[in-house]
Amino acid sequence: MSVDGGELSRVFAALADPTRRDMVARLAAGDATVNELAAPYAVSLQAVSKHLKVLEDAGLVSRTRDAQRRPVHLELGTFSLMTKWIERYQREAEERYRRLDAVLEQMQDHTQTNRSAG
Amino acid sequence: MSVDGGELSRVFAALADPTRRDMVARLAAGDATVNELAAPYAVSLQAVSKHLKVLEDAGLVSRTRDAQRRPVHLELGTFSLMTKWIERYQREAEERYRRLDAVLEQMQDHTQTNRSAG
DNA sequence: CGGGTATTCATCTCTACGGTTGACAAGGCG
DNA sequence: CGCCTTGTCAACCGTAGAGATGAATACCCG
Repeated sequence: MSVDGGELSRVFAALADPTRRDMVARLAAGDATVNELAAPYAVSLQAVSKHLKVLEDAGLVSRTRDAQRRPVHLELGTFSLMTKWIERYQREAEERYRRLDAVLEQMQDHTQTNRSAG
Repeated sequence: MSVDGGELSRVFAALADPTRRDMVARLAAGDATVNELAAPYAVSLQAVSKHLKVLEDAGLVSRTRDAQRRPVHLELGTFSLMTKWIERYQREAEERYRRLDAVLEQMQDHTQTNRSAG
């Protein structure tokens, strides 16, 4: 049971921070350097660097080297990891509702034809 | 600070915990009481109760009243909130890649037919 | 009303997290 | 070479989160 969680937990935790979600949004429009990413925020460059490390550890971004710059790049694969998890249970629950509706209708039928059951 | 997408932050934060994700998975199979939800875990009932409060504050579950029992119910609407956010940037980035590919191909063409253009 | 069940509230502890500042590594440029 | 830019590492601080335990609430049964 729940051995993993590791990566998925990191991904959700990473996106739980509005600043990091913002950065992800920004990165969807194109790669950017730490300085570029830091510009809009009132926090220190080090704080931004930390945020990027969190995103990187979660697998949401990757960083390469371009001279002394470290361009940050969005990793789309990890997003699928999340959507897959979400959609699985969303679908599961939806199907359950459909079955439940069917059962309820059947129960009504039964009650009408066989009231002293159970 | 941080007044921002409060709900989205709460949703992601709620799902960042493996125990809570597990509970969501369990709830996708049907509503359950606190005791039922607590059974599989080695933590106290109170801890489970807290987890449920987190999920409730995030809008992921709702709790009604059935005598002294408090059945927990999965709220699918909130999942869409998340998937919409995710898919938006996923799509945005994917489109960017497509455009980028096109541009790169065009650049190759140009280089081949018009190498010294200024 | 008293007792048992189901769940929450209050409090405390411990750790993780986000932020800050200061120092330092890596690499282009005069 | 020395310097400035870009970014990270390290240490520290305050707060929030997850857990435990103990007491309290809400409700059914008798």
